[in-house]
Amino acid sequence: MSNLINISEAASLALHGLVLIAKNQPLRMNVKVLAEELNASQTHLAKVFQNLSKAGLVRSLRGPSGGFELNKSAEDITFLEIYEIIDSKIMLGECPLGKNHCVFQSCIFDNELNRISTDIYDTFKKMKLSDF
Amino acid sequence: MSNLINISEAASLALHGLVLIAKNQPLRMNVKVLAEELNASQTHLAKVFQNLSKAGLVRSLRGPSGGFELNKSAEDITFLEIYEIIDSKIMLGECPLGKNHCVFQSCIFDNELNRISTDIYDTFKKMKLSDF
DNA sequence: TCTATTTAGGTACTTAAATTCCTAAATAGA
DNA sequence: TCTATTTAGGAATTTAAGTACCTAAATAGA
Repeated sequence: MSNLINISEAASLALHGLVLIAKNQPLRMNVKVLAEELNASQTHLAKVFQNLSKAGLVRSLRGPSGGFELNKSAEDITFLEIYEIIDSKIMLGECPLGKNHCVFQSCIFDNELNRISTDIYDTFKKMKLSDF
Repeated sequence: MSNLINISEAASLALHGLVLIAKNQPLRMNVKVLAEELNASQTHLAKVFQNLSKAGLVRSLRGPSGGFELNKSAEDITFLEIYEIIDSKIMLGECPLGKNHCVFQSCIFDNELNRISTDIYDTFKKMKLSDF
């Protein structure tokens, strides 16, 4: 793997799927169609959207002609929000390696990792569904 | 997990261990002592240093009073080199999610991820063992 | 009302990466 | 030469993510 930035397949699916849904508004889209368009695993995508739905980002409707639609305006959905729902909440300012105790008094990374983490956070926050 | 930047425990152990060794020059240090000072898993650290040794970054000596020592000057060892030995070679310019094909013509991340990846790469490259 | 469709949710399986375990090989020192 | 120490290397285990499977619940449309 050569991913310097930690974004799971699931979070990527969420973003890409939501972009399609945003573009397709005001019509709903179901998992089958989304998976086909994204050339992705249908079951995985279904699980991801189940979580987005539980978190209130999308509304779901079952049955024929059912599917998912945005539950808020595309301008109000940032990738940060998506990321935190699917992957995990971002904690800035802590050790970027997740260590509580460190043998070195001053971080040997000299806050460079925190600088970059903040950059990533800000970038994720700026990325809105409506930009795509 | 809340690590935005993908640095494995192994790569972190490698960096922290090498810093200790650099500071302790010209004396060797063995895995047992290193693990104690870093408060880390001895077996894992051993495996990591086995790989650093195979890659030529450190020299090893077995037996009593054995251990590891740097195989090149601390100024010439960057965290980038350590990272690429332990985690993986960094490929810039490719899809930061590792996708070969994308349904969107232009990356929906609008090269922001590539910008950050390049920043990380440059930062890793600037970090030398002698800085610590 | 019945049926086909679609999401919900729990469980199980698969895979790759990370980590640990175990035995062999080397070597310093007694 | 013998023993204790230390790294080497392969195998095994653990863990987490991704994926699949199955049944239930909802609902639109016939």
